[in-house]
Amino acid sequence: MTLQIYDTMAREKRPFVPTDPSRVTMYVCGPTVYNHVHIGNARPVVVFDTLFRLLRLLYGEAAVIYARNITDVDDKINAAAAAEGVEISVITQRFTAYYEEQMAALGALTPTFQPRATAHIAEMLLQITALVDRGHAYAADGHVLFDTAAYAAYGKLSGRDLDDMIAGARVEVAPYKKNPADFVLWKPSKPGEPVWESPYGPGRPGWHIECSAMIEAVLGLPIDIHGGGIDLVFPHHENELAQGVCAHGGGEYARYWMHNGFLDFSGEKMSKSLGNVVRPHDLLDSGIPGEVLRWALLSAHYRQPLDWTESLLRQSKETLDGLYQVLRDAAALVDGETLAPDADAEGHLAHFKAALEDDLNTPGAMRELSALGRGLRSAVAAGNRPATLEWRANLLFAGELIGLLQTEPVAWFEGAAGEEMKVRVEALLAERLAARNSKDFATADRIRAELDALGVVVMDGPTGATWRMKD
RNA sequence: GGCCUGGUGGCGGAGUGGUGACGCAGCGGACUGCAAAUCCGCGCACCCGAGUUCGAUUCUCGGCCAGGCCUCCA
Repeated sequence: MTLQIYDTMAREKRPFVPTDPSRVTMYVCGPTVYNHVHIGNARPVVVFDTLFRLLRLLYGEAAVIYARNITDVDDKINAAAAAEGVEISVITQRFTAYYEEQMAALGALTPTFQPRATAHIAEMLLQITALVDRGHAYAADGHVLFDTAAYAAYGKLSGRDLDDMIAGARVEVAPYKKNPADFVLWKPSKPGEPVWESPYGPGRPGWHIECSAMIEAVLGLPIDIHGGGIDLVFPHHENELAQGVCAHGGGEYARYWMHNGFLDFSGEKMSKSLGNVVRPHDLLDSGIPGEVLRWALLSAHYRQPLDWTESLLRQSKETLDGLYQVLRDAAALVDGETLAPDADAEGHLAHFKAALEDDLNTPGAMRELSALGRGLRSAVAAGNRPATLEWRANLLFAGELIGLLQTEPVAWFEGAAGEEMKVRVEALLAERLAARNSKDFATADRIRAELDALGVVVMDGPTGATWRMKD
């Protein structure tokens, strides 16, 4: 099985063939850092992180170059900075740090590059100049605009017709635009806003040019995969594509376009006006493990909409608990011994990889994760150490590939308890063990009730009691 | 108005032209001093109508419903 990717441009699944297998490149649009991101922003991060992991397996870790940008110049950033009376860098650095911390908590690997827009203004201006020189852009009234009429293929990615767009235009058309669809490459800064010198007058870049310039600066054209949310298809990616192609008089920009579907909230789009904004920041702070969020985000195919609910989180937690339960029992049996996974073996691990290679079918991959869990459970139940080692190695390998199951099982179940709590629990368990040994079940049950009140569930086993924190 | 998705069991969610993935929850049983964990068993989903077919949840057409994009947006 070779990797198949659904390409938004082709509107079908295509076999993935990189330009150069020794240098596979991927770019994903990252956040604008003016506040905490919401959970919807986390979906592309987790989805493309999973793809990143898969590509590294297929082509080798050193061969995959992944860039995810930080947009650190923007109206909303200016507004946030003005509101606090600070430089924009205070805002952007603060929320970039939060972003990196939260995405790491979701199990996302650090991308190869995380370019910031403000560090690439020079490249943006070079690209703008190239566009002007080639007749694809024009300066007007302090602005530089992309001339959509001078690019025949405009609209191809999003399947739009320029005439239709003009006819259905709902925005007020700025007087300096030749065509309503023309978009800003460079614009004058308002007083107090960050400003850069340019051949077209002092100002700042438009949004779309940031990404095309950073892609060229950091990865080089053409890139293999360009990813982002479905909402970015138009106008953002359509415009990026137009710039990237026209700045060079043709050629390829991105070979595969991938777009993840939206998160719904009870059937509604998340927005501030609806007051239904959910943020990883809050979810993580409330004690929900990042892995639970990641499982939830990967529980539907990435192109499908996903309804984000309490129930989804609960089910994700329960499912992970089950897997960690087997891993905990397995660890007790093999006592620290480990085995290398047999990555090329036939069977569930192969099916797991095949599911991911089929356009990142994560629900299908989770099915195989369950099968691996069942296999491990049988081996543990049979007390078969060699089989337990093998099943566990494969389950952990699959888990790593999808960014899950990397926590120590004991920590998974007891992690929510502090040190003081652990000491107290162990003391109570010792007391309870003594009571049980002397058949004083009344005392044993009283201690169980006491532990229950502390949020601890006790599980008696053949080798002694284990425990876990209730949710 | 234009363009585009999707409608699967109590819930989440894959997939397939021909014996109901997988997970969660639930029910019955086993085990257990009691529990938990685990094991065994239990579900007769595929929006509606027409068509194609020996056979459709899966293909085609129509309808209904939901959602997205067309404006900043993951």
